Amino acid sequence: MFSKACEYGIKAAIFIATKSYEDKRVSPKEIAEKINSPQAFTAKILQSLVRNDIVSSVKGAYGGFEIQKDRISQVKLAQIVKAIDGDSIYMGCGLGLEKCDENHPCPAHDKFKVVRDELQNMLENTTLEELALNIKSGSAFLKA
Amino acid sequence: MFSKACEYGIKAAIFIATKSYEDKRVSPKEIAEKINSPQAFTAKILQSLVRNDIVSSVKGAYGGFEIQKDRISQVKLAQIVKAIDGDSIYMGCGLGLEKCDENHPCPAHDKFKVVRDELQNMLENTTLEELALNIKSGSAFLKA
DNA sequence: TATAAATAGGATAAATTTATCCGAAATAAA
DNA sequence: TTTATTTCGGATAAATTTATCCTATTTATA
Repeated sequence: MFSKACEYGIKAAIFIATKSYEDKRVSPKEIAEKINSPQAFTAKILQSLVRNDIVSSVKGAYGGFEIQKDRISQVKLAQIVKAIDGDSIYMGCGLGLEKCDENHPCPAHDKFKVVRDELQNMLENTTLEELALNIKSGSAFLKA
Repeated sequence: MFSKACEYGIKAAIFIATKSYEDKRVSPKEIAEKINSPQAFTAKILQSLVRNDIVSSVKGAYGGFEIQKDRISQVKLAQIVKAIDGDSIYMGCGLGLEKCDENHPCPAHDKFKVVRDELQNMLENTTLEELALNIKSGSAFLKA
């Protein structure tokens, strides 16, 4: 569904959010441990989350990654996915046609449309807050 | 969503079906032209469609790829996707957790479940016949 | 100001996916 | 039985994604 990079990015953002509720910054090292991802690769993905204003970073001693508390409920899953994988997963054609719309549909256009719309709707209406609270409450997990 | 290989595989199967209605076999060359895909790569994918009993092939002169007419309405999109990409797209965890179920969910489990179920349902209930008829009728296209 | 602790970012490598090429095997027809 | 045609399948290459490593830069504190 999503690339590995995107999966890591989503999980990292969720973990950073949980820590930000406690006013704690986190390092790529801690993030990678908690979400079970390769550290250096995760650090790269964090950079793109920063560039896309999804999380913020503080350099130097006592620095790390954080999210402003009041932003956690504003960030949508769709923003993270779009920042890393782009929006073709819910905007593009399911069969890869460059041009695929009502006037020139692929043979599965209507079939895919239902699924894509459901996916887009889900991504645009799911906040980082909801996901982070599932972790904080202990009812969900970031790794096996 | 799907790999390139899977997109090519689906489009190839649809094209083969449309020709099979006219009792015509088709070559990888013709298929690749009609679905706008690299020929040799498409040939490889056709082999796996054959191994998975989705289409059949006839070697030698006057050979080619075909689908028995009465099978066209039996083949589900899910079979093609599963043969090429596996079923992790609608069976696996959206965040890539190896273990993710009701008892040990990822933080987006319920959110993804709706989408995945919709996708699985669509794939399992869409037949090659429906898709091929969209091409035959001229109301849909296999390339831009 | 020096030092230690962090993120940023470039270079590179490994793994996977996508794509190409070519010879072997099969088969219909001459 | 020979020939032309066609799929099969292995080897290889190119492109992309995933992953690692190392240095530069930034910053709080001693």
